[in-house]
Amino acid sequence: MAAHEESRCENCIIRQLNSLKALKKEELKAISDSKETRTIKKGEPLFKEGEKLNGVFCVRNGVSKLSKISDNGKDQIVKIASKGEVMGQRSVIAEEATNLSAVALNDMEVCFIPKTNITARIEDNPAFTQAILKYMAQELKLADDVIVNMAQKTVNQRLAEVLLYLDKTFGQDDEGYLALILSRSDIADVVGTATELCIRTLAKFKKEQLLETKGKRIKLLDKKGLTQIKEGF
Amino acid sequence: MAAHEESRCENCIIRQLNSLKALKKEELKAISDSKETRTIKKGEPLFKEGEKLNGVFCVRNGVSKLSKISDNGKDQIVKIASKGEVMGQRSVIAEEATNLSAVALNDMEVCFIPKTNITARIEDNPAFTQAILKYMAQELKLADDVIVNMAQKTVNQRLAEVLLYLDKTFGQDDEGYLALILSRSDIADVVGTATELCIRTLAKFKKEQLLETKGKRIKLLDKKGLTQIKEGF
DNA sequence: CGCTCAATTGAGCAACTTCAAAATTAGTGG
DNA sequence: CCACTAATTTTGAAGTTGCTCAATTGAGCG
Repeated sequence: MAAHEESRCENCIIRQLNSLKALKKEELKAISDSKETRTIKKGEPLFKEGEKLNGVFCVRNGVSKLSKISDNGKDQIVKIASKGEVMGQRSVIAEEATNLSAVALNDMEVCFIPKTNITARIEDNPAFTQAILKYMAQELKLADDVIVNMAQKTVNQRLAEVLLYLDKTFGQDDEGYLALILSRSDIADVVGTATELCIRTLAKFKKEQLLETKGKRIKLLDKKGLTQIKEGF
Repeated sequence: MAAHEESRCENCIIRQLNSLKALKKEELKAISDSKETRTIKKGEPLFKEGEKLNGVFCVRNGVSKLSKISDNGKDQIVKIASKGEVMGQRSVIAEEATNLSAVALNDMEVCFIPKTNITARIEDNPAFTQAILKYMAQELKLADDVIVNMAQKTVNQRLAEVLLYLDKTFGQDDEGYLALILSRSDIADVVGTATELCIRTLAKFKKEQLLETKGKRIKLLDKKGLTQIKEGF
């Protein structure tokens, strides 16, 4: 294989997006030699809650949901990971089984990096450790925000927020519909409500001219209106 | 002052409880020289959401709530910090204003450590950085759990969970009542509900012989019963 | 002892869940 | 490309759960 091809971490653009960019060339080379590229089809799991991960997953293409099942048996999507994000680092760092399940929302391409490659770098490359630390500090803040939203906001508000998030994070297709297409039940699992209520609320938004639908695809028409709803009328 | 007294970080037992234990003697000495001990009375704030913190607070005594106001204007308690916990490190690490407010739940004694003492140690002491990293990884997992609970569990379940948490974390007084006494409205702010519903649910638990109250104090009578409720009947 | 704030109770309304059934849509094999 | 099955989406309707406002009671404190 040619040394400049993308399958080598040193040349992978994805790396620029996450903490791996703090690594030196030699370190990346080591990772590149031990990593493994995997293809995951839509709907297939990358890992399941409670599993011990012996490495992390770096998303090269596609989108994955990270979810957890509550005592009540319902799934809650905690995060949506896409290109450039690393999944599983929390559990590798904490040295414990993962608390989340990851399932592909569309066809994915990911790099699996064995954990020794991560832990060794944490031991000997302070810049890398600091990069992860900052990243986790950000995540922790976001998590606090989600907690407050879940506890205090209505389904109306949370759905508006999720739609705006999907729009901002994944953009639109050429027809103006949200580029990331989720099933109603996945949307409901992000919002933290029953599928039926999610559907009914979408229908209400549609009637209020805030959005338009075509099959499972959604087009936002009035982002200001949605922002107002998100913030509470 | 005598060198062995507790006001010197090197001799402070609290330190054993948190990431500061990864620091070397000289480093602790530097912190000790720049730190400042503060007394905060019940109900007084340590800092407010949106403030820039120029240091972290190490709790020596007493308990503090960490909360955030939602767009709807209601307060949500995200965490309760007590002896040995460090507050504000997330925002110091992320180099941004704090996302939470801290208010003393009873009289407190805290050490304020200027942030340069933390950031410099993160720069030059990998063991310290790694200790914080692991701590944050744990916090992140707990945050995920809270998100799922808030999104999927009923007030019944969440209240049962909070009561068991208070019991496990702060223990009981000599009469068997929860040692940490919170106002009904604080409990409601942890559970994420209206004070009235919190009160009514407590009354229901009382009727079911799960607990007993005396003024604002609460005694758990049937922890197994509460555990069942927490996990959903 | 009176004042103030927290706790409690009542009642009505709004939000959310659940179960069940009907209407679509997507996927599969011929 | 069509037909058929499986899966999702949508709608209805009833029943809970949770929220809010207003009024009452109670406890702590100067």
